[in-house]
Amino acid sequence: MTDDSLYGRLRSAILSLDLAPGQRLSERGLEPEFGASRTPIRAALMRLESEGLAQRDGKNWMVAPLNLDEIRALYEYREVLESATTRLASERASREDLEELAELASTSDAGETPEHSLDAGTSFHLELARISGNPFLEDAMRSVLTRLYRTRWLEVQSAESRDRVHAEHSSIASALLAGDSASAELATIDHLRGTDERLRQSVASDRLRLRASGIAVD
Amino acid sequence: MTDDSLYGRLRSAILSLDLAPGQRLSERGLEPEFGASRTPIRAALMRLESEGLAQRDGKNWMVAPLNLDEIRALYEYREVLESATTRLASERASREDLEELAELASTSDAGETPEHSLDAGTSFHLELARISGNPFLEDAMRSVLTRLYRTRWLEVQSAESRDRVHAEHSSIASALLAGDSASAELATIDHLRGTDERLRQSVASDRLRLRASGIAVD
DNA sequence: CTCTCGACTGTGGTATACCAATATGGTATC
DNA sequence: GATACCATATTGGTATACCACAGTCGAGAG
Repeated sequence: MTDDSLYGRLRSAILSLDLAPGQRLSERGLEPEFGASRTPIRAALMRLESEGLAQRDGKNWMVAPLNLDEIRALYEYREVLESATTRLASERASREDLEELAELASTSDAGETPEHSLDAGTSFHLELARISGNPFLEDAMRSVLTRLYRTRWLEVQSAESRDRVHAEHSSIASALLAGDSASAELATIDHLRGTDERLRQSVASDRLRLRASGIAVD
Repeated sequence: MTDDSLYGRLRSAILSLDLAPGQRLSERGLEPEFGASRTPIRAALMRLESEGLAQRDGKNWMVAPLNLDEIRALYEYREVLESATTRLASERASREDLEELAELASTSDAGETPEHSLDAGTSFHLELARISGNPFLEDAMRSVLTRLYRTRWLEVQSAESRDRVHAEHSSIASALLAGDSASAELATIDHLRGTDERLRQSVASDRLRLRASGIAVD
């Protein structure tokens, strides 16, 4: 799962908040920290930029900041993608696909750590996208989940939220297993709207504490 | 409109088929042709890879080939994006936005060249995405239009196709101006399905001729 | 004539030197 | 003391040298 390439290590550092949102990055400054020279560092930064994890501020690099407007737009976008994904998955998925999806839904056990819950949720939504049969939907979902990763981490801090996510994933998987496309689509939309709401409340309420940790939220 | 950066020139060369789909590219081989050294060439190739215009074949670079399965998946993906885009645009667009959109629709005049028709169509769909108010939908539409550019070029060769595209764009704009969201969404879906069908017929019927020109279609 | 093996050419990957532009900080002047 | 200006350090952008690897072509052995 862990990617020990320079790109993977930089990505992990950003997603784990080791590199704070909004933090300025210099290519030469990253050389000693990651033990690589500017050429591969630049390549990794360019790739991270295309994924929305790094940005340019003029000519300088920075870790992509957290932005409430962007989160809202991402959830709207995700609802477009994922409702269609659920519908297509219902039309196309094999029995085995759906059983694996149900297993992934049950794996996101509430007793686990926030990290496990987050990764399990990521796997669930990516598998759902995969069985939709459209690789562009899958790529778009992967991109959205990546962009939302750092904020989703906030939401999944409370055991109550993890329980709710778990139950909602199970509802989606059950509806798909029952062949009820409409219910599955509605369950997906409910899940996203609930998650969005809980998440943005977390961000808003934690904003001051976050800022105290050096994490700016626009 | 033209981008004289190295990236822009490489992109144009691919989209205009000066660099044939499937053609192998070597970083050093591009140096004399584009008058730049490997470093910026590599950067441009990596960016084009993230946009789906260049690919890697093992360690080697190649111009992204044309692939009928991919075209089908792209149109399915695009229908997901653009039906939602139309709905959101109908909810949010100002009167000025919609009038500009209608103007763009009428600009795609049937008497123009294929290139003009294609660029006008691109502008229409990008403007529609812009007034949806969601930057991620807009970026995704831009990406889809870029990936489909070379194949759309085939479809727009006949004046008859250009007429039809023009009429369909006008229908969408009219429905939006009338505030009829449902009709606009249906007109968008009709437009895409018709375009998809005409396009894939063009590709299929031209496949042999294309191959004779060195353009492989999988 | 065929097959195998080796030298060679070309590939991308990386490190690094150099350049121009810009931000910075200290100093001198008002 | 404030401000303007200049030296300097740091930045990203680019060109290039070197490396390891792979694919190819040719020569030599069977």
